[in-house]
Amino acid sequence: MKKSITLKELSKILGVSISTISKALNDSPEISHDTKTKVKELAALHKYQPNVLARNLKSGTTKTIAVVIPSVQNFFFAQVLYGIEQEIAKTDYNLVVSLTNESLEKESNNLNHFSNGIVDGFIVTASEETQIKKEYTHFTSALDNKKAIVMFDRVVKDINCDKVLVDDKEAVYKATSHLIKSGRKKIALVSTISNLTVGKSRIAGYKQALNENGIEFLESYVVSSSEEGIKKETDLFLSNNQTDAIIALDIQSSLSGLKSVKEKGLEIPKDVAIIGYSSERTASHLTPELSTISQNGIEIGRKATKLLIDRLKFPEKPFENIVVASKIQNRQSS
Amino acid sequence: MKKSITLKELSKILGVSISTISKALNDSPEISHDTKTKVKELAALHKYQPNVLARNLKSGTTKTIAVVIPSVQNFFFAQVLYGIEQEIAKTDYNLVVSLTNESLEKESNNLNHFSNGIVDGFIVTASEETQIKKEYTHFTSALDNKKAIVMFDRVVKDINCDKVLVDDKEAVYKATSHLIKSGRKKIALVSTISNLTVGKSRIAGYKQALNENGIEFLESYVVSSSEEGIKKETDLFLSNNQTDAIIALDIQSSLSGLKSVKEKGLEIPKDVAIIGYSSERTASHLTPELSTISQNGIEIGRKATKLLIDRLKFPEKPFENIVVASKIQNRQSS
DNA sequence: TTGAAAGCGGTACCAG
DNA sequence: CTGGTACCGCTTTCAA
Repeated sequence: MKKSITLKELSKILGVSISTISKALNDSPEISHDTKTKVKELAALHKYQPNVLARNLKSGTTKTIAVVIPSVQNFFFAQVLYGIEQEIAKTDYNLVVSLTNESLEKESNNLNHFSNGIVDGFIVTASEETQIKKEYTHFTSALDNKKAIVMFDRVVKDINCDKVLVDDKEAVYKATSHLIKSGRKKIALVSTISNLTVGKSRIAGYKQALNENGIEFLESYVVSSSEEGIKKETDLFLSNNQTDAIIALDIQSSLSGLKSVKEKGLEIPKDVAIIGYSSERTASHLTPELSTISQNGIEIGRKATKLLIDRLKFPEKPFENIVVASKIQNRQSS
Repeated sequence: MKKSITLKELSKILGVSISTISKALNDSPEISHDTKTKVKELAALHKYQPNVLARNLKSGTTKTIAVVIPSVQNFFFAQVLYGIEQEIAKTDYNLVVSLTNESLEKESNNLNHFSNGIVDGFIVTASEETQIKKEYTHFTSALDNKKAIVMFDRVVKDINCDKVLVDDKEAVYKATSHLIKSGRKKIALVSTISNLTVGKSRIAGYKQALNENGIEFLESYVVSSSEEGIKKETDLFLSNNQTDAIIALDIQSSLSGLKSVKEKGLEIPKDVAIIGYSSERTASHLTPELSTISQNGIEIGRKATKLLIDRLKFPEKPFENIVVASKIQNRQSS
């Protein structure tokens, strides 16, 4: 057996024209029942499969959408992806996933490549480098190319497209307020994502909560570092400062924060309470179980997909901004 | 601005033929330096991007490969994917990822869809359902379609293709032997993946180690359940049996095993030692830190990619089976 | 050095 | 009901 059979070859075998074959396979009413069955039988026999490229080239539409995200090691993105799949499964769209590893270049290459015929639209969250360098031309040129884009989480404000946002500021505001209400006064914030807009929003929520409760905001209580450096920084912070609670803005900070506090011989949550970000599974297997700010990744993925499919149907409808609320999941650490 | 400009439109603007434009952009020696620069300038001005579909349709090759895996929530697959990306980045191939959620139907659909023009080859690990139902026609028909396939981890023995395997039996054999050497005698095995070939291989390694050390294999010391049920089963097992060590064959079993033992009031590793499977990061943040059997996912991804790229270059070369060794990572739990 | 034309594998219009 | 033909966008051979 060789490379998948074509209409032309089928037509030669049956001695009818290519168009007849095509129509028969597509159940066109123009074709007699007789030839239809003959054609279909032959096609089945030879396991005919239409060439997707040819069809898409002709139709100008691909019925596939691309998800472009920095990584799947990040449980939040993995969750979102899961939501996207669920929603896509209900449609006749195909899905491809592409990872950027937080690299602007890869993100840009991916969008450009996929824009030129491969997909109809994108679900995207910007890479870290993209946000830092504020380089967004790959987004605009995909848009210029008449591709639909839905951004989620790490969205770019200036880009005109549908967006699904996380209530980052609000969520951390709630978490911080919660800690204050339960009597905590010296609340530290630990983060490896201060570069990202979402990181900044979260810090803003922290500040607002302190502010509204008459607690002074201290720059020194914000511990900010890279994923590699955060453990050391946190250790250092704990050596030099008194603290009775920690808000950790990402999974690395959460894990290393928990560890630092334990190593210091402090009791959680008696001496120090912790609220962080992590997957359900990880959170509930830590000792003590970690209280978390839980973003509804699946819901975000679903909403984003619906938005995109809808946009593809109605290209001219007004852009939407949807905010999906997070919620505080209290476990043992707070 | 509208849909990306085409050669035809450029040719109209410059008043030269389409072929001239095409050749100029591809730096054909047939074209004069003069027109080349003129054409290139115009193309740059209009941000010309060749249509990938048209090009691929014409050339019959797509320079893209698909990774088809059950999930990315599974850290091992995520690792492999990372290795694949690293290796692909060195080439001029594009990558798309597609997830099956352990569903045979999705796996089959993906392979069929991608086979018809979208990609040149696949890197695949079979879904759980595929292994259970032993339904492999989607693999063979992709192969018939002249697509290259490299399988890893959950490979199908009967399919003729390159394979990258994990030394599952060997690894668990080593882990079990290690426990026996350190004085453990009543070693339980916990697993949620007994359905999978890899699960069976791992159990075989466990048996062999017991056997070689004159320890009787007891069916009742194999705790096997679904992801949801495993915690309860383990609790039950611990209530009814004496054990001084646990081998857990997957991350769920590892986490719930650790938890069950702790909840029982037993000390780890004094009373019960545990060796399991988990990501480095999770393992080192658990209390106590989990000793693991560490599969070199990145290496596996890289090897698989090299194999595939090579196969695409030399379609007729003999198939290879590569085995990548795991290693025991001793932490606090053993 | 440039251009016309065929063809990749389909779809769809129009004629018969 | 069936077939011829143009076309989607690009590459490549052959002629000019």
